[in-house]
Amino acid sequence: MSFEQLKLKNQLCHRLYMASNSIARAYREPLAELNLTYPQYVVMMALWEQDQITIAELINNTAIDGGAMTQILKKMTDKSLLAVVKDEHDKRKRLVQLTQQGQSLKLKAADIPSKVLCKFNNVNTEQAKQLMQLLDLVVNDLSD
Amino acid sequence: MSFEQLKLKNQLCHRLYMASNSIARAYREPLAELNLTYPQYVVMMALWEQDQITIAELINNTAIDGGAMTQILKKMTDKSLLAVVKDEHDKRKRLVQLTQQGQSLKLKAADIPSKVLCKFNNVNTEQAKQLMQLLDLVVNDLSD
DNA sequence: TGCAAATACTTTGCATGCAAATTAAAATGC
DNA sequence: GCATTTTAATTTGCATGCAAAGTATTTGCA
Repeated sequence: MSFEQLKLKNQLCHRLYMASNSIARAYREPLAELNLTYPQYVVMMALWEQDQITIAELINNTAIDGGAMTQILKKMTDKSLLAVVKDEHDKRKRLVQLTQQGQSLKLKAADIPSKVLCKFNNVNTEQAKQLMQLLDLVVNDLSD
Repeated sequence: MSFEQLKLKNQLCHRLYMASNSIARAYREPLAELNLTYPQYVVMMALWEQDQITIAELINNTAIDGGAMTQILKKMTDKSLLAVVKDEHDKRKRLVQLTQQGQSLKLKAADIPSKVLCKFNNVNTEQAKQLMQLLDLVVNDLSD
């Protein structure tokens, strides 16, 4: 048997693994200037879009693991980027809200996407769009 | 300003993050039956294709981090899946070789890919192929 | 009303991914 | 030849991703 199905070059999962790590690595430098890790940046983007949301909503919007989220929010709180406060209506819930500092960081982050895009020379806009659509298909198909 | 470029729905990186995690999650169950983690499975696939290679070559073929690789190989050695031996011609190098047990695991792993493919209902072969090509484009573009 | 089940988080333990420092051995260069 | 540089791995410290267990609260329902 040739076991073609077990060869690395035929594994969609391995392509995703490499591509995801590669692009996260590309963000590392620009994000380091803002003293943010990649997942922390994702949390910031989610909050810049919609502030004052519960931790559950934040987890739902970012797809970051719940256990990791607790730690991430703790570190971001220490950096005074946000605050986590109790929800008076439902004491199980906690609301996440940006500090003034967290809000203003948005201006400094505004050019991060273009900085990363500059690292791409052989992927055009059309291909990027197509790639995102296919990835959505994969994510939706695997989310039960 | 609308800051469209900072919205999560426009981030290729976040799509990759979610897709990569989703698909790795899909492998978790089938791999658990073989007592393998996902990166360990990648190492096994690399060795099933080409045995008796150096750690550097293994790192190159799998794109797994060097620091992590040391730990992964240690755990796989403990499980008697492989052995790491000194290269007599160049004492800096170490060769990785499958044990009999590691080789025979290939048969049990042969149906893993199809098991995972079964979880996809809305991604056809053509789309998967196209996705892999676009991902290769991204990976190659970011690998300096 | 009261108690089991569901929610919302947090905590813990394990397995990486990654950068930086370290160690050992081989290749280079003057 | 010998010191410098390069290469191959390991080690260390930090930040997740994830499953499973634990803790409050709130809901649902008999």
